[in-house]
Amino acid sequence: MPWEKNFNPDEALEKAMKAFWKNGYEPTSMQDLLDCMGIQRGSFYATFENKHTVFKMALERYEKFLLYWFAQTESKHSPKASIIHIFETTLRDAKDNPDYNGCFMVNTALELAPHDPEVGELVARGFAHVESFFLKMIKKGQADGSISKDLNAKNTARVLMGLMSGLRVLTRTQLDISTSQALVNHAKNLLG
Amino acid sequence: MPWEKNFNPDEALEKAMKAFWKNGYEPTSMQDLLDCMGIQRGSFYATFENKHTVFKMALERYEKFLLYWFAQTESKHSPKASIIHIFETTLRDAKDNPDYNGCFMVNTALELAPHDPEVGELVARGFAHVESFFLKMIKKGQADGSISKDLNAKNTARVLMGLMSGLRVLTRTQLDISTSQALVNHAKNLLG
DNA sequence: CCTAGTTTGGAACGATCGGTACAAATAAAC
DNA sequence: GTTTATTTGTACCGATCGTTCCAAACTAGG
Repeated sequence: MPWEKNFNPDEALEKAMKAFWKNGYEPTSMQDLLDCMGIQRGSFYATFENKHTVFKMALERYEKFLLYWFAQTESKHSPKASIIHIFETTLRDAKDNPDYNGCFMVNTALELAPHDPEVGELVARGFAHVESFFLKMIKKGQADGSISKDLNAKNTARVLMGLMSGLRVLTRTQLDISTSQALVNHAKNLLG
Repeated sequence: MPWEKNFNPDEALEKAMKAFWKNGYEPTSMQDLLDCMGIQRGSFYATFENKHTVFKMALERYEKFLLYWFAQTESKHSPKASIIHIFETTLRDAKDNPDYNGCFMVNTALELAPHDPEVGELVARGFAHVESFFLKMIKKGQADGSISKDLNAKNTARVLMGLMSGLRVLTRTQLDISTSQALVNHAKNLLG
């Protein structure tokens, strides 16, 4: 019996994800992908089917990271602090990282989702995860008394989702960071 | 002396803008452009230099429409109502129009601006216009007493900008409209 | 009517696109 | 050491990319 791959498909996918994240689907050519993944065409098509499939895999990988990040945050902070942490970490990443690329999910939502039903479904699922994380945190906070019960939990979660989407737009374009800062402060104040 | 163009460059540019708006820069091929503009290659390059230039022209055209829309709104509504009108009209457009394409400026901010300095500048200018419109409305409202002076005008304008960016993301992806609705309601409540 | 000046419609360009085909290289199984 | 199954590296595919070029079409001025 033969021989195993001498590259790690998971690491290669990680690199593909970063390329798509930075430049988007169309502008990332197969050659760009092969170069950054460090593999050859033959290996690529044997392992990942084609460009479109590897993009979906990259997006699902990103989704998994998001969920993991949420779970980690929830385990380390109070409900209210968890929400604040998500916003502040996003802002800090944008500030510290000179080539910050926003949110892969949001970028894809605008570039590809409107014209690609498969990707559109993945993006919708991703957004739903974010909203339901916020909702879960708010409800938990209202249950333990750290968040006011006067807040409409569902609406507030939706507003937070919108604020986060806006934040990702503003941070990706690297405009005046103080606008992003104002948005994060606002999100914090929302929770009382 | 010769002959004049037998197509209207302005109308052609309008059609190019719609194509770029809907599909973005890269996915819109020269052939797509020529087809939708209804002109031939020769005429295109004689009139618009090249694809990149016509994109910038389209973006500037969009910017002009935005400013015109703001000016019209301001002339017809009170300061506070003007802000609300901008948000509500955006939401209604998204609801009514089955192939709503979000905001050309926001789409471009994510797709092209990070890797294209010229476009990046146009986008930054566009965003600045939006923010300063909100700021102007808030200050006007505070001057005539219709908006509370307790609000920090600059921060509120920034938050509105972020909310509008988020709204454009959510509406373009055509997710659950109620999330967008919650965002618009929130913007309205912001103004007291 | 003729000429000058401009636009128009396409042919054609080299480069690059995503994807396929296939022989050479490789390593485990016998 | 031979066989066998799989991967790997490249050559190559037709299609399409954005752009250039140029002759034919055409209108206005002389």
